[in-house]
Amino acid sequence: MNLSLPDQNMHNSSEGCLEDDKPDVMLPCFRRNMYDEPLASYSSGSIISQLLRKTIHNKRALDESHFYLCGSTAADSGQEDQSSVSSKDSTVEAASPNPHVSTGVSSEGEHPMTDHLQAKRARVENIIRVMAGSPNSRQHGDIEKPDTDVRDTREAREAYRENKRKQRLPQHQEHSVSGPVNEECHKLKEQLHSMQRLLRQLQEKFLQVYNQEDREHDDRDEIDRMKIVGYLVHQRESQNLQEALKQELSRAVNECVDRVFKKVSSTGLDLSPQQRMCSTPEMQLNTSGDRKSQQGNCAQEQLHSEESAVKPRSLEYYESSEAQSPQDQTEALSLVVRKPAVTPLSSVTPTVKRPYPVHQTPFQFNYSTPLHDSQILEHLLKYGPHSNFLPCMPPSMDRTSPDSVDLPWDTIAMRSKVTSSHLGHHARPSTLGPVTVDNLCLPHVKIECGELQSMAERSPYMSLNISFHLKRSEGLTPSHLKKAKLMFFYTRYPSSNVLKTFFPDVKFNRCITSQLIKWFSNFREFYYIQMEKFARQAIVDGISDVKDITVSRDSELFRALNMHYNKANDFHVPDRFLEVAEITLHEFYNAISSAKDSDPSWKKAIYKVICKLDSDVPEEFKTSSYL
DNA sequence: TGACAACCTG
DNA sequence: CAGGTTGTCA
Repeated sequence: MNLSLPDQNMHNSSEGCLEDDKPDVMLPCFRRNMYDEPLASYSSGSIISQLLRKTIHNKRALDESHFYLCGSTAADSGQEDQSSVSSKDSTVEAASPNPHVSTGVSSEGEHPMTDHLQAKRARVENIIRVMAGSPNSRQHGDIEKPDTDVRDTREAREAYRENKRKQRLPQHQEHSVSGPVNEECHKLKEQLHSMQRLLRQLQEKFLQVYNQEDREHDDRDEIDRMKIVGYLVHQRESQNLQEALKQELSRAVNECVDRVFKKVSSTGLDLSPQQRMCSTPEMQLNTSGDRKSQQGNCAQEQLHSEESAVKPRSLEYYESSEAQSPQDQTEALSLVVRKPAVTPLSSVTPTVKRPYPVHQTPFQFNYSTPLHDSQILEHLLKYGPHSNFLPCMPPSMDRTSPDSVDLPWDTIAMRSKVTSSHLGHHARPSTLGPVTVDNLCLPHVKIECGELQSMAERSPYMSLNISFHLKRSEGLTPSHLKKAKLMFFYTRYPSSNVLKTFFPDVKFNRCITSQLIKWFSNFREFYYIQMEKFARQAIVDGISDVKDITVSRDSELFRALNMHYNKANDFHVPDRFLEVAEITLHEFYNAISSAKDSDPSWKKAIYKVICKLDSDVPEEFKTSSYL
């Protein structure tokens, strides 16, 4: 037996070997030989044989790595990787264990192993030929020819032999049938199972071997380290094998599925890809939402109305949770979703040009259908729980009637009289992006609900940048901003107490409070700027009587305000706001008409009037799930 | 002097 | 919309 390795990387010192405890250095065979090379590189016909070969090879390498860890190093396996038969043979035969390490093992097994290996090799070659049934099989057999891992223990060898027996039997049977893809898929599955069994048994055997050696050898420290290294090797190898098998199985299954679908498609069930993906009820629900979203702002306006139909259960759920555990679940679902801007600009542009659509596309929802949790979840994921807008809708709304959803928008009755320069910029396609995103309203918030996240991950249609935060918000989100804007329709000067009351899901601190106050300050700023602008415009237009100035939902002033505070146009602005706006406009008109605007602080008197016109914010705004 | 609101700016 | 500044007021 040639104790010299072809490669000179062999460590003569076991200590030196063990210092090379980095896997990449120590076990290049696993890195290069086993499964690191892509399976796709194999021809489909030889995949199974390749897998098997590698499994066998792997096993042998494991044995070698166990016993030759110090002596048979990178070069050894590296040469094997070159599929050089001669060098392989010489390598394996030359690869002698470091006597220090393999004491009592190699000497015991050398001669008996010869016969055993002959038999085993014959069996393996036979397996491969039969399984692969390809011209490559002989080559594979040649590659495996130097199967000379004779340094195994008896136990390991027996285990290996038995495992191969178990593995072989069904394979012969399987390959006697050359069936269609599903059969091949089935075979692959069985092979996978058998290989996994083999792996488990190997693992057990190795542990037994290591334990046995642990008792036999005096150099306890050395052996312990060997055991650890070997175990790590085995772990890595197992993972590689598992990954390879999973990949292969997955690929085979995918092929089967593809073929089945092709057949299905060819037989008349010609589903579009999206339909295939959305074949479940909740997915259909989602699809309708997607379709609406593709219709642009128009559809966006419906979404919130839709939500109200779904909301009752989800809202109730979250509210009850909050009541039961106010500390842990104040959290009551401040949920926001940002949908990717998948809609082509061209498909949305028409609706952008008409920011206040009169007619809405009927809902696709069937409101009377009981919703499963997954549906609710999906709905929440998709649209967010904005359905508290429902209380703001006219009470006559019949949510079960698809047509009735038009009602709130008809009440707004904002015909598109886009002639004003004030609205002109909204009609520009360039504003589409922000408008669309803002309608979606939705921030990225870290997912903090693992279960929901995992659910979302399982559904490709739910993994659209889904964001949750079910805990009390540490900061203000765009949803909070939207809510604040809607609150502005009721209160222009909210007190901090009001803010705290109506933002229960916000963890208030000085910063948060200031930010909220700042928001309303900004709202007021815009509000008063608009008032002054329209008041001056009225004067320029020659309006002499303040009574001729009114603010209705058709007014351009209202449109401008609505676009600012209710951009999605999904909220029914209370009539009181129109009254307040009209009063404010009158104040400005009167002040400007009487030249009070020459006074630097002429607006203060107006502010003093307007601040008294606040009305109560509806109770519905209090719930944190309003967002 | 701190709080608040308006104002200015980017 | 946010940051900074200014003015007012208790």
